[in-house]
Amino acid sequence: MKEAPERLLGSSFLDLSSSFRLFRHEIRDPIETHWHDFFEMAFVISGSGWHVVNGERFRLERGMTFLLTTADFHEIIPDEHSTIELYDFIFEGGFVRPGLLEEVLRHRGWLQYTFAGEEAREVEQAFEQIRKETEPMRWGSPMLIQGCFERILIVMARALPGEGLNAAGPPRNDPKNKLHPSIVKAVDMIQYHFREPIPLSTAAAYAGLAPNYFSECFRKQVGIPFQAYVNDKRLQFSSRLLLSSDLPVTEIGFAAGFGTMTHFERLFKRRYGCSPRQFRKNRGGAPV
DNA sequence: AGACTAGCCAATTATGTCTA
DNA sequence: TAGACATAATTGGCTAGTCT
Repeated sequence: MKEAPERLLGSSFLDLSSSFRLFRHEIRDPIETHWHDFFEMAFVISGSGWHVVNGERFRLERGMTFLLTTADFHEIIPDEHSTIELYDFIFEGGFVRPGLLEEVLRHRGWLQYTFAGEEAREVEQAFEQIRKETEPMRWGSPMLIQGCFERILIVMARALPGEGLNAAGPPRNDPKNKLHPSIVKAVDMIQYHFREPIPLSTAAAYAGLAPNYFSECFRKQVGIPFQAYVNDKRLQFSSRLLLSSDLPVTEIGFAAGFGTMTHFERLFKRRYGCSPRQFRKNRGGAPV
């Protein structure tokens, strides 16, 4: 049986003592498509290039700030002769106060915004303050850093056009508004952890319901059974990765959270009507 | 070598009923 | 609303073999 591919795990980048870490990177060569088991926010200080997130290509320049979840994959390509300098803040979901990430990310899986002028300077200063607090860490540093980071998060969420983040709460059209709060908690958890094994019992405990009752509520409110929902997330992730990378099918299957290739291919064929390789060959279209 | 298929079987999950 | 239980359906792991 094949081994699961190596991924960027939080355990290898985060200290045992803290749930966050700040890097200041200088990127001269392309960083190939990759994904993480932690959240990541980056702020571009200088340089230019391209940022490819989940297959979508964006111009990367000073002020560009992005927040990625464990469900996203990305690639950074500096322009020729350009060095991209950026602050890279990685953290575990529990680092910020409960509900904040879910609220900020509610409208789409990840966020991106380019700050300009004075705003960009303010965000850069906030990252600079975080850097000062980490070198060295002192008493109270984690709390100050958390505050600093949450401020950046909120400023960024407010700056996004038409996202509807305001004191009145989430927008009316959000399908999750119709769901029971317990089910919303489980849906949020699945959103960021579908690449890991999630037994029904774990999701039910997360939602605070008995497993059989949770199963019933989930299916009634979401419209499809729990396992079908998790598999759907995994298939979406794998199909995007198939079309936007050259990674082997095997690696993509494991990366999406499937335990075996057999199972991945079986579900994939059922959903898309062709094998993963055919899907890639046909660029997502119907097989010929 | 990597991708894919098929069959078998155990584990997990969905579902329904009863009860508190 | 939720626990206990029984049963049916589905999922997922394993193996072996073929195809590209």
